[in-house]
Amino acid sequence: MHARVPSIGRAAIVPDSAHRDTAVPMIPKQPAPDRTDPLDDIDRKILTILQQDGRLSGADIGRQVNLSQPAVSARIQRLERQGVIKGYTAVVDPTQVGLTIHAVIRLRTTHARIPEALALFRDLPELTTAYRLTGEDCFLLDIHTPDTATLQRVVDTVGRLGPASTSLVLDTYERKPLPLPQ
Amino acid sequence: MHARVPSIGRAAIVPDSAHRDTAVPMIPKQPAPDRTDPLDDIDRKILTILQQDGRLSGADIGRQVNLSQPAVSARIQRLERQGVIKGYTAVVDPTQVGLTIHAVIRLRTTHARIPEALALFRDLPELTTAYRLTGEDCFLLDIHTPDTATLQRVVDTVGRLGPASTSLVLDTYERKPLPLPQ
DNA sequence: CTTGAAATCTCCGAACA
DNA sequence: TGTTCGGAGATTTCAAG
Repeated sequence: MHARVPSIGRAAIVPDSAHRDTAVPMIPKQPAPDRTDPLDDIDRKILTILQQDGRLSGADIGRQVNLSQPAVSARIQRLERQGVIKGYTAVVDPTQVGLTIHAVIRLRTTHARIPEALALFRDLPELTTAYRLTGEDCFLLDIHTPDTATLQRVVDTVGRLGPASTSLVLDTYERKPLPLPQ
Repeated sequence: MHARVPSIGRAAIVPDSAHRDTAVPMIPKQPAPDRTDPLDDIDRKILTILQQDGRLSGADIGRQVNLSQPAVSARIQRLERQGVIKGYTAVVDPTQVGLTIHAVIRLRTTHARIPEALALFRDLPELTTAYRLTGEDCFLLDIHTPDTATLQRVVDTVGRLGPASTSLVLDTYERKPLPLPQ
């Protein structure tokens, strides 16, 4: 009936800041109330393994971390509940689905136009990731299009927000697992 | 014994160009031998669904695309075999694992030092993605560190390759599924 | 956390439209 | 290509220890 593992949905185009509380007390809280338990070595191993293959079973992971399957499953559920694992995704090769053009756009806009920019991003399917950066009110946009004509349309659209400079991505080098500290 | 779904491994820090043939005939091939069958609407739906939840079962997906489980499984296997689906991964929240600093570095180096740069990238765990860009021999680097001290070390290391400018990522807006064309 | 059993769930293959 | 129907196997869940 339902998936083997409960889905962890994530809305598209939602700023991380929306997940944080807006009202913050001015008095410092002494022990810094980390709302998530600290991860131990086994948690980090599990996360590394799941980043490399998001469909491994608890038993398979258990063999790699010397833990029983129920123990692993319990940890994974806890990591999902805490939001450490935000979800699972299939990694699709853009070039294989007709998205031959990969580009990044650096956008320089004013503070006042940021809400307008976010609204515009929402209606740009070709935009897969937008970074809000320090320095000169800048956005960095990740764009995938099937052809240069579509890219041109995107560039023109984004350019209305301010000065934008576009670069094509010639090659991509990726490292799967994050460098989990401690 | 083994995973329900065969893992599709992907080595860390491997350029996409390494997957392409190096020897290319100079004579044009007339029909443009796309080595992968064109995707139909159902394939695209399946890919979109699997990008949103990489652990859904064939039966679950079948309900969404009005197809039987064996038909869906066969399509997914074909997509994996063709390399359209490169793998599956758990999405981990960097801030939740102690990676509080997210930065991008624009690196300007010379053509001759590109191999050196790639070798250096290989030994930088904090570097999760490197884009080779058009214009001024540029790389765009995605960096995650637990603190500013580590970021400084990364910036200094990368800076040896050429002029580098670093920006902090203040917020991230992401759209999960790629905009599959056609 | 571990073990062990039960209950699902998942994929696979055969027969067929 | 597709569907339906079983069966074999794997996975999670839940019980105790």
